[in-house]
Amino acid sequence: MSKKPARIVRLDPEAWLDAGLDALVEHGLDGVRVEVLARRIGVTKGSFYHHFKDRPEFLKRMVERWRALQEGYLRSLAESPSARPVDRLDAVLTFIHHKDSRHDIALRCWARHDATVRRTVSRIDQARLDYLQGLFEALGFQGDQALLRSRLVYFYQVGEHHLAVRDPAEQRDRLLELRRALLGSGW
Amino acid sequence: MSKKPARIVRLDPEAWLDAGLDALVEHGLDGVRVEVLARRIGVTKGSFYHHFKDRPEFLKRMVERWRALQEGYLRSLAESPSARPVDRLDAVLTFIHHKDSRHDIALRCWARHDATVRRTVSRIDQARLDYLQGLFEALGFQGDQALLRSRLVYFYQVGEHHLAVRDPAEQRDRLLELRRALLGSGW
DNA sequence: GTGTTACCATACGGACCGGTATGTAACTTC
DNA sequence: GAAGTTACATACCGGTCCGTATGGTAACAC
Repeated sequence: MSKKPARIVRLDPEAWLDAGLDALVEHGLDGVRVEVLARRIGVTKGSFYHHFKDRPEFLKRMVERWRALQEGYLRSLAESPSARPVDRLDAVLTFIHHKDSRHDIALRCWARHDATVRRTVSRIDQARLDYLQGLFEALGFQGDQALLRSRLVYFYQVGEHHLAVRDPAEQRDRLLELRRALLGSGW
Repeated sequence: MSKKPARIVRLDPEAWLDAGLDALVEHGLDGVRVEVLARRIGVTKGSFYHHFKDRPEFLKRMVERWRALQEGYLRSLAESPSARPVDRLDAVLTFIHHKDSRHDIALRCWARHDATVRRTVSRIDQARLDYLQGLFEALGFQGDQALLRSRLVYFYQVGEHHLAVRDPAEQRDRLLELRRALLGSGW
């Protein structure tokens, strides 16, 4: 009698963090609740409080996990072998064109009401913008011209995702080409 | 004894709705709680449930209030007396350059987790984009060219606010001029 | 097999919140 | 000035959630 379920899977903290990030994407910070996540994973709170001190620490580590991922992406782009600036810009455009930004958006919305999250997201945003601006400067644009173009590229992507634009694939590719032509040309 | 506070102000539903929108901006949907708003205003829940059926109805009316405001802005722009397309575009750029977008952003984040809010925000976004695209078409740009330029204008504004960009005033004005030149010119 | 550790379940207290029921003060209307 | 209405207060219930305390079990060490 009294059959204990005899847990099969043993969780590590990363499983909790990933579940937390997914819940953040789907339901916002309001969905990142200890007991809710536990039900979602199929365990109880006991597991959570074994792996984490409390909810604030868990949230901190969620942000940290996202930050580490994004810095990795950026590094891998910066270390891309192509030397010609025009090819590097092309690689960036293609990358962010296909990047999964669900976490970015969720974090940005969260950042609006949490100062530490805001600092982290701002640093990532700034790093991306700086990299883009550097590319445009390498292409010959100076000062405000490079700054403006980097923002037009980045903000277009941000807007596309925040507004959940759903273009047909061909149109999306066409618009990317037009952007490339408009922003890459002198005038 | 037993001095009742003798309420001085009598509230109307709009006072509640405005408090709700402010709380939404400051703390997100999580801050739009009946008892929290009541404390904020200085009354109790009794007042809330006198003016509104329940929380869902209140949230609906918040969205409706925002939508009515935005449609009003858009109409007043569309009815602007200036006939020359270039002046109309100029008026739009100046308007959104100075527009207070705190509610826009808060609604857009909320929309990510609520289908009806999402529909409303999408309709407003689309109406604005359509208007911008019409202006660029009146300036001579056709099809994708007009579409792209309308998005570059709108998404720049969206990005600027979602990323909480804080440029010095002169730089912000310079960048606006550069955008005008880049997007308004043929190429 | 006995001790140890890692992982999780269960039970409980306290807090907060949505919604309802009911009371009450102030103002209108006649 | 009595009756009705408007606007809000108060008290309470049920539910959810965080955090803690404690106990249980499987896996590995030795």
